[in-house]
Amino acid sequence: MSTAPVGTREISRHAVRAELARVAFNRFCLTGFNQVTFTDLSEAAGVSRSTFLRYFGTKEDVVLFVFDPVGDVITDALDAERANQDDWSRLRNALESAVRFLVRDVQELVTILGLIEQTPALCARLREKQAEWRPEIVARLQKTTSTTDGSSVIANVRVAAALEILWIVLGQWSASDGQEDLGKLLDAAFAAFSTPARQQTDAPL
Amino acid sequence: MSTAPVGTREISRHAVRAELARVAFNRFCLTGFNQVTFTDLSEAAGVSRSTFLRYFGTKEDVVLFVFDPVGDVITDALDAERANQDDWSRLRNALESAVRFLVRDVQELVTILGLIEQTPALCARLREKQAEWRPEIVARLQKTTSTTDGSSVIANVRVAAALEILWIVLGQWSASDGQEDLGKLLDAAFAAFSTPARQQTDAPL
DNA sequence: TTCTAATCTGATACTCAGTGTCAGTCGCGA
DNA sequence: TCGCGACTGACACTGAGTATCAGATTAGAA
Repeated sequence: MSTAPVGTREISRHAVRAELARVAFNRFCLTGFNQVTFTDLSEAAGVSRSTFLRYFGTKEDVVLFVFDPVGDVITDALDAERANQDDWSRLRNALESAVRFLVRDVQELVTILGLIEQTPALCARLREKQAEWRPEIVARLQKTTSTTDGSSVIANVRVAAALEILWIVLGQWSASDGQEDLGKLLDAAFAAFSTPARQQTDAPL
Repeated sequence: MSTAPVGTREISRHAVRAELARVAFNRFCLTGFNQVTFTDLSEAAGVSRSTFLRYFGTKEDVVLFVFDPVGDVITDALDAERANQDDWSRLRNALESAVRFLVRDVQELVTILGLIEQTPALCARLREKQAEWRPEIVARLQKTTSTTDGSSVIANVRVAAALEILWIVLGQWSASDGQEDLGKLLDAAFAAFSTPARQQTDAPL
């Protein structure tokens, strides 16, 4: 799919990256993202500053690289869907794949989301990634109907809305310390588009 | 409302800011955002680098400060709406106020949007601003119903979706060089939530 | 096993964004 | 005219991110 490290070099690189990120993550949680410098990180990890910077282009990526595959996860899931479903259902299920991919260690994800939430720079970078995913997702959503005309406003809006839901739901979920059911949260969020829009009836969960 | 410069000091500051931004904007369009440094800008504007930096905290703000009032414009418009309309209509009309506020000089806005689009750093910062507006907008949207319970997922999703529409529509509009009708574009975009979601029927404009 | 080429590493130097300080200047009201 | 507050430019500093280079390491073929 996305990260298939073939060759010993790739494996090694992958492992080192993970270890560096692990060490760095502790520092970030301890001291705060902005307070920690690359020099701190490299010393803590026992490598030179140059080397650390070679593994992560930016400080934000040290935290956010775990989200990189999400775009592919969503597009793949969208393909796997039975195409005769409506757009919202397909997107909802694709999002469920995404959260399933992300929730491997509940506590870790909750911590990461907390760190992101209280660090504007991380929020910004995450939204950049999200924006990068969008075009491909839009293409897959439209693939069934062969109308690939340039101005697919509707599909773009739906995908953008769905991606917003992803973060809103994850935020809500991490606020509950990972207690709430992500499937139900997704349903509740997507209800924003099916519920009559007069009085917001905020699904009685 | 938001920017009401009272006192000579404020007026002066406001004017200087506008002039510096004007000079800088030309440079950005000419050479590209990332290629221009604060030193370039200050020399072009005939002030010291220190002074330039005092007017704009970051390079992004030199371009994006014009969007600052948009949050207030939207919340105010939301209040002015007849509250017995449904959420989507209120949001659509609030967004129309926002675009009306932004479109003073068509050519200038088109240029600015072009610059933003091809500069990831500007996109990111703009999305940050957008995220800052959201809580207040959600509060205003919910004000009618007194249910201000903490987890207003539905309202959050709707506002987030509406804000996404704002940029999608502006992008579409600037791609047409400001030719297309913004009101119709807004309608077409909001149709994503009312049109049956099976086959995307991308409003035949 | 040995050789070679590609890669990884640490060191160093560099540009630029952004922060902070300080002394001098200017505008404005008393 | 004086004095206060704000504005300015100069300077120094930290930290992110880029680029380069010589030496160590390792994969993989001979």
